[in-house]
Amino acid sequence: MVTKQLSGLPEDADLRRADSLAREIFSDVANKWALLIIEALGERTLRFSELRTEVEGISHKMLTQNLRMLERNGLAVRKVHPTVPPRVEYTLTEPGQALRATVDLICGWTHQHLSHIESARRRFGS
Amino acid sequence: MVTKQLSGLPEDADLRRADSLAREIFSDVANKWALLIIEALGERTLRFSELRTEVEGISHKMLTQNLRMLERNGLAVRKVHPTVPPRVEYTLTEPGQALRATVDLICGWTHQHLSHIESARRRFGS
DNA sequence: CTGCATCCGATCAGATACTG
DNA sequence: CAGTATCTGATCGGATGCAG
Repeated sequence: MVTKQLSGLPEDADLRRADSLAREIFSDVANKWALLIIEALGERTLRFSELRTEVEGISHKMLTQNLRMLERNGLAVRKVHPTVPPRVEYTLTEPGQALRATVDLICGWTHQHLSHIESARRRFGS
Repeated sequence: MVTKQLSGLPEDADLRRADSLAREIFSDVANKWALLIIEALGERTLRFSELRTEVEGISHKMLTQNLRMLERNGLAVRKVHPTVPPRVEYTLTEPGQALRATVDLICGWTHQHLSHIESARRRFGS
């Protein structure tokens, strides 16, 4: 699949590095705000302030922080228009879009199982 | 779709309650440990101690906490065998299985885009 | 408008110890 | 083995103020 190494061990090291990287990405992405931002962006391009209102409940700080993370991982691109006042737009990249598709499924799952979960909670006693 | 109310406003109230419930469930589920536990359980039944080694890096405390949450939301069932030493097994319910399918997709996505993300990080400068 | 820094309280998460 | 409780440090997350 990938370029083979000639010496004996390096490919194992590569696997381990890939695993830890995967875990790191998973941790970055598997959090409430990141997923909600990705869901909000969807197919469109949104400004910082639009995202602020779109992803309701998110604070200025968390929005900035998560957008930086998405940009760093190449899931979203940040485009600055040199106007005054400044205008900054965020768009999902192709990998970002692909991830959004799976987030959509989670949202669908949530609504589909609302009543089951609600009754499970009543049974659980809280 | 669902039972209509006769008076004017209650259905709106229902919608708002459902939305806030959906957000709550989303927050419960959209976190690293919960998703990793769901992924580990997969189709099989696992003991507490097995889960502890299976989802690596998780602490005793976080495992307990997240298992209670999954149980409360009806995503997993907890079966206690009254033996000595005690034996407690966890299994995903049907809704849990459905969610796991989407988590699988996220895992697939992660590995599929590893190299893209790795190079994006280099470009980003860290 | 967007972004960064700071302060501060709340929550998270690990380590440890103790029960059935 | 499984679970609970407690203590402690780390991180999260909101509010505010300031800069480009």
